[in-house]
Amino acid sequence: MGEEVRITDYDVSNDDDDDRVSEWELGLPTVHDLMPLSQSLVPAELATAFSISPVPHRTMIDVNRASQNTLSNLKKPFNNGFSNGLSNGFKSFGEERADEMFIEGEETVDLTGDGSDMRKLRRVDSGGGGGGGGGGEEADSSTRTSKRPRLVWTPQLHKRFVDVVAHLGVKNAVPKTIMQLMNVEGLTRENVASHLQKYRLYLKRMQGLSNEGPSSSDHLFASTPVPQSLQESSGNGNGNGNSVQIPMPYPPHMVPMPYTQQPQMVQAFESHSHPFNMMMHQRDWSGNKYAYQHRMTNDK
DNA sequence: TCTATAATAT
DNA sequence: GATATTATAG
Repeated sequence: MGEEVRITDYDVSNDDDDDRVSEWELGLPTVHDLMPLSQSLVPAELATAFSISPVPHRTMIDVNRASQNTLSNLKKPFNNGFSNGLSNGFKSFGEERADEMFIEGEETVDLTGDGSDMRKLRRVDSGGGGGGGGGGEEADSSTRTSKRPRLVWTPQLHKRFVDVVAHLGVKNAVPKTIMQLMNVEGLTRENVASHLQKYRLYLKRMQGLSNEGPSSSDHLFASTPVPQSLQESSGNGNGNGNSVQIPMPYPPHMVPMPYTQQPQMVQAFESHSHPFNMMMHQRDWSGNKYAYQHRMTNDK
């Protein structure tokens, strides 16, 4: 109760990049195309400290090209072009709206009021890691378990997901395909499957209510409006182009979390050294505006 | 792949 | 302790 924080700062809900997407679809260089896509996600000092080589500026044109690249990879029957296919230099860089998403690196809103963000520091890896769920686990075997940290579905990431599902059509949207089209490094099929399951439940529930807005418990999902194509049949099969298609493979990018200057981050890099660990839950940003996971226990 | 449920986080 | 979120078993 000490912190009934209800963060509504991040608004990924409206003003989407839908228009943005169509721009790079059309291939027409726009102002955006020529703008650097991302601000430095890592402060120069930090980057230096951790020997993170700065990522060269990308423009929408770069993204576009990379996207096509990826597309051709996708079309190859089974080249396994995924783990390797992405290696065209686009390992990780901010998404196109990074400027908007991750403004205020110093945001760090003091939710607690007493300024103790430290209150949430816990174990960082220690084998068991954030990993967790599921049935029988050995609980430790701390030697090499290096279990992948629990994925946090950020609104940005979720939007990717929703877009992909929408463009595939619910019928064709299966974990594997979604995962591929989302084109997010480190994202596993299981991650997607789990999220898809929940998303389907959400859609179903929404259909039932059919009028009401999303329940307050549907935080993430509510933040990303359900596309028309999903509202009803939306069986836009592969051959039937009876619906507007947005070119699918997303520009390869991650949806990075705002950088944090907390020591945990260091460990995250070292322990896992996985490009995706940026959004693996090391419980760092629960203190800032992206602590979207706060539930509002209103509707009891 | 999908669903149920365990584990974990807030 | 309740509820939400994610992972994993079946």
